[in-house]
Amino acid sequence: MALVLFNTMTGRKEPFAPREPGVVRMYVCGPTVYNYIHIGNGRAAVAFDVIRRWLQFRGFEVIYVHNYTDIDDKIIRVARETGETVRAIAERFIAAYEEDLAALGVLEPTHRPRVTEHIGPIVDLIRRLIERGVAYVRDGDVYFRVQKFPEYGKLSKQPIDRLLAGARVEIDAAKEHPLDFALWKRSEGDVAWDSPWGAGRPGWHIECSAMSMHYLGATLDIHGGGQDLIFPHHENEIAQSEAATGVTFARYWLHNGHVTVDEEKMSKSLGNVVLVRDVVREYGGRALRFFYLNTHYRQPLRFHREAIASARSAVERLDGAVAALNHALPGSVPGEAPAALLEALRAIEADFTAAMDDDFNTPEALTAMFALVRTAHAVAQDPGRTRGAVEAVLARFRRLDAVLGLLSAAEDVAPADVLALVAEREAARRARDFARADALRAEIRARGYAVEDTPEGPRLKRVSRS
RNA sequence: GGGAGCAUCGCCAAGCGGCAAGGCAAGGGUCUGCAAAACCCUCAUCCCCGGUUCGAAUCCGGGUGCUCCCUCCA
Repeated sequence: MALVLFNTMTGRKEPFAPREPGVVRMYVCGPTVYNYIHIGNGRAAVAFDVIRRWLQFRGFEVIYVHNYTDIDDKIIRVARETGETVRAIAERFIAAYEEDLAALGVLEPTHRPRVTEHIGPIVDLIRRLIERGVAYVRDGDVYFRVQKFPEYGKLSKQPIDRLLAGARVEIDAAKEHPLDFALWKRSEGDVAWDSPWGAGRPGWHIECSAMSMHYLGATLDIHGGGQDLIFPHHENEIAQSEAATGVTFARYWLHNGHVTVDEEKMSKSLGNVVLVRDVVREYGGRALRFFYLNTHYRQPLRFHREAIASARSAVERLDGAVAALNHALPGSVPGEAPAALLEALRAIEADFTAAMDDDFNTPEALTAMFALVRTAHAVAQDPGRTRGAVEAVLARFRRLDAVLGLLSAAEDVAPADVLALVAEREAARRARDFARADALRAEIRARGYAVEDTPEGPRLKRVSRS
């Protein structure tokens, strides 16, 4: 079995093989940092995090670049409104972004380049495009000459003439052609850099071309982003990059589907933007991550309370299985894991692998995880369980969760006061003072923990009732 | 007007020609001082109409409904 993935460029699933054996070069368009991210941005981050993790699981070295667009019209606008500097706003929202992604269990990329720190490569790329005659200068602005790139539209499958018909393309007298787009915009003040064409700043698309090629070379293996980036952003990236280098820019284009809220696209005008941090606060980051992973990354995803609450319950079940194993470990008998168990674990991993190899089918991979949950409880409840058996199941959980990233990282040790209440309740139960025991259970619950009585003694579980 | 998708149990969701995964919720049972957790059992012929096929949720045609892109956007 080999990994196949859906390539937007060809419109079908293809076997995946990186250009250089063993090494995957991957670039995913990052946020423009002028606001807190919403759950759609979060989905993209999680989707490509899992893709990256799966490639690593499969033994590839992954060089993963995820950029920050820290200079842009939108940031400048916010700066004007708040009186802050562009730089301060960018810093603030980069920090917020990293906080949000950490809550979602997203691993750090290999490189996190910022546009403002790569003006040199951007200017170089624009210079090459001008030299080749595919870009032109107009009064301090530089535009890409779309008609000089015959393949324009190949990713979005939209012929140039169709793009014009019916579309509201901004008419700008400075441009030779309505579809020409800015590579460099004349500007002044604290948001301008020197260039051969005068002071200015990069246009909207050039940074991704310049930074991805700066870190990964002229040809990347995987380029990803939300499906709304297909046109014009990625189309323009292809045009700029390939016009400059003459070689294929990205070999596989991956795009995640959109998140809608109550049937509608999130937008500020509708007032239905849901922020990652708000969902994290109410349901926890892992619940949101599960919510994402429960749907294939290319499918549309509708956000609503019932779905996210269901995800939270599912994560608690996953936690419960690991907790049961940990709890069962001390009482297990010395010995190796039975062969039948090892075979069952292998079968579960085979199912998991087949699912992930099929265009990163995380919903099916989760099915395998829940098979592991059932196995875990069967082992944990077996009075004759061996230490080897418990450890084998735990090891498999850790191994598969390295891909999904759903289990809580730290062992959750309850605070001393809660532990004292648990001990008190046990004493009451032994004395058959059940009224007192129940009162103590309610008290523990109020502090955020549920007590479960097991043959091994009471077990605590963190609860997230809101 | 052009382009890309989607429609499967109360909710979410896999499935890509051969007896309809999984999660959440629900009902019954076991266990428990009672619970909780867990375990067992129950719970769908796949939007509609045609067609292809021995056989279709899966392919083709036609409807209907919905989403996204063509404008900054994950």
